[in-house]
Amino acid sequence: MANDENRSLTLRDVSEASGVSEMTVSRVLRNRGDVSAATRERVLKAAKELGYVPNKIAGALASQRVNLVAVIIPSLSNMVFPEVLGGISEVLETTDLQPVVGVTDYLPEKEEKVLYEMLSWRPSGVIIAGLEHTDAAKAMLRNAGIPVVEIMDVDGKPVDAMVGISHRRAGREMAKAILKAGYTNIGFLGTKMPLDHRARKRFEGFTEALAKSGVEIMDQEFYSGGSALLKGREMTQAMLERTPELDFLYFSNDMIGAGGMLYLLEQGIDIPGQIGLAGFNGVELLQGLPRKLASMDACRRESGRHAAQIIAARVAGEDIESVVELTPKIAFGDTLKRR
Amino acid sequence: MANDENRSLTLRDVSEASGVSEMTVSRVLRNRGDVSAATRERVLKAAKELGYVPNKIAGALASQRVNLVAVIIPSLSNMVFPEVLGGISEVLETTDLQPVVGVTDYLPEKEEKVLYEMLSWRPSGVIIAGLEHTDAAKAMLRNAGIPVVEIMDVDGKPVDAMVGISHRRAGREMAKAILKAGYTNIGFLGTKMPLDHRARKRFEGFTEALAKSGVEIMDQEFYSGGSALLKGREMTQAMLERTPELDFLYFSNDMIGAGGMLYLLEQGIDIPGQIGLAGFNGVELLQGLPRKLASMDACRRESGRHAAQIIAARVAGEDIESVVELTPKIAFGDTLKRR
DNA sequence: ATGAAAGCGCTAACAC
DNA sequence: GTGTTAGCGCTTTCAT
Repeated sequence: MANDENRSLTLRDVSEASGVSEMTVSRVLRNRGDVSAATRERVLKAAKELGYVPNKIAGALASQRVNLVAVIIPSLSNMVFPEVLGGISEVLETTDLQPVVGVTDYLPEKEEKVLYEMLSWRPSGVIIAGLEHTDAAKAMLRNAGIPVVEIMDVDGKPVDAMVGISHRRAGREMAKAILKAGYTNIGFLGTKMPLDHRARKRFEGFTEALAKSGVEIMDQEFYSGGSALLKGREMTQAMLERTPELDFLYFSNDMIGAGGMLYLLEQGIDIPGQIGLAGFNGVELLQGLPRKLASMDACRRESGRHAAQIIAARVAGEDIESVVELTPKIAFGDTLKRR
Repeated sequence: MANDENRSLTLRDVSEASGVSEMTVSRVLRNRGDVSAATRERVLKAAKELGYVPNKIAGALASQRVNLVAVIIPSLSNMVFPEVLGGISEVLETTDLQPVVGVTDYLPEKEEKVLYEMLSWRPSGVIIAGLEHTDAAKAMLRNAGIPVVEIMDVDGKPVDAMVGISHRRAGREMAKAILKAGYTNIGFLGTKMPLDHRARKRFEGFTEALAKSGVEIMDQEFYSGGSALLKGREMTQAMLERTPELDFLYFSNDMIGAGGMLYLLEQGIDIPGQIGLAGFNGVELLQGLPRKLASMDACRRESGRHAAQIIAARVAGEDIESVVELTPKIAFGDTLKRR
């Protein structure tokens, strides 16, 4: 193990140590072209002894190829996104592509910046959450000359490919199921995130479908920050004190829904008889709660897988469907009457 | 907006479009050296109109500088790691360094591979979870010639710098608090992860401290996979049926602890009178549960921040303390008698 | 099966 | 303040 100077080892070092030309060393290290077993051994041995780590920067510049896929998501703490990432990794691991994650915190300008930074490394593809981006970001995506998959939403026009569910439709379906179950005094509890377009679209779809049946949301409340479970609990209490006639609560995510459920159970309220509940996402995490919250899977892992497949196929020059709408089904659980 | 060919724009394109030399364009784009306001404008205008995105690959090769920090963690779904990442980002955002995340799934060979891949991009520093790595990985870290911070554990010898808590000590402290509260029939419920060295060390510290007082764990059980909340519930039930005389359950993480707590509450068991409970991590998520679970903060965000500070300082050529032990305090919550 | 030369797109270092 | 030159460490291409 060498490298005592503060300089990285180069192909040349391996070349000298093994007495083989740089070019052949390069071939061995990349498994390309024919190299005799003998020289191959010598090279490998030298590389290992020296502790040589190839310089991908130089390699990428010379070959004009980078096996990186930029994955741009709003947040890591949301639980939803690590699952998407899981799906992406699962597929990319079968190729020589690697995901690189960038986080935007739901801020359009930060998204633009992160995208710019990532594109400056010339990745082979981009997977980005959502269909809403700044004009500059859209322009960059269009001009990058690489496959781009927008995920987790299909209510809009993609720059290139898109994979996900329709949140408008998800909202509508849930509204229909709630009405069908006979609830009419409906409250909505959500996050105060004007920039979470998917939550917004769900809300719009929800109210729209209610309106079609002549029903209006009776009360609503939005929170930001803090523990979602706790917030759900607090908001539920506040809302029911304010509007006791409510018979259904639709939560914009499962976590606050779970908080609401725990509160109601403590109050001895009959779920789903007296009050029904539903959340969104189908997070596995919450199995193990006293009741199973009605919810709707956002097809997170699946979206990730599809997106990665599209990138992989395109990079390989294959043709592949570029618009994929996934259709989640309602999980009624124990908190929404089934009709 | 140009770039219709399938070739990325280069500095040369901007140079030609603006009538300024490549070198000066480069200076403008990097804000380096003196450039007259006039030419600066012209360059910026041309770059923007063309939609030029610099090629960091070429830039990095030429300048021998890469503003990336490799962050290598076992998992993203564990909730713990996104928080560490948050701390890292928080600090790096004040510098021009950027974190790049690699995930190992708790597999040493995968860690080795991820590390190799990341080092081949010649990052400015490495932040890596844990002190246990393959010999090859340790050699790579040592030879990389860049600052390396091992985080989330200080029970061992670091390659370079380390930041985190002592899990052995955490286990010991919890054992002492439990004994002091008067519990003696203690059960342990954990994850079946031989490769999670931190959990292992906590367990060792725990049993060691008990042993010092002549106490032995009365029952133990380990799980793998599935929803932690649900597993906690199931394991708790199973263990109490098997060993009804238990008066305390120590869970290796808060999530299964919460599951256990929910089960016990449903059974109408008095917590912490009849049975006491404690978990580990202090996850904010769980606020909002009926009782606050006793736990111990792992100083996740703090660890991330410190680690990033060490990297940033070292990259800037500054001197900085390279071993930082954070000392978590026990949060007694509502499930561990305070004495 | 192996090697030599050219160059990827940028920046450091040095002119002017 | 601006331009010129010479690489950075690889891979491509072509020769042998």
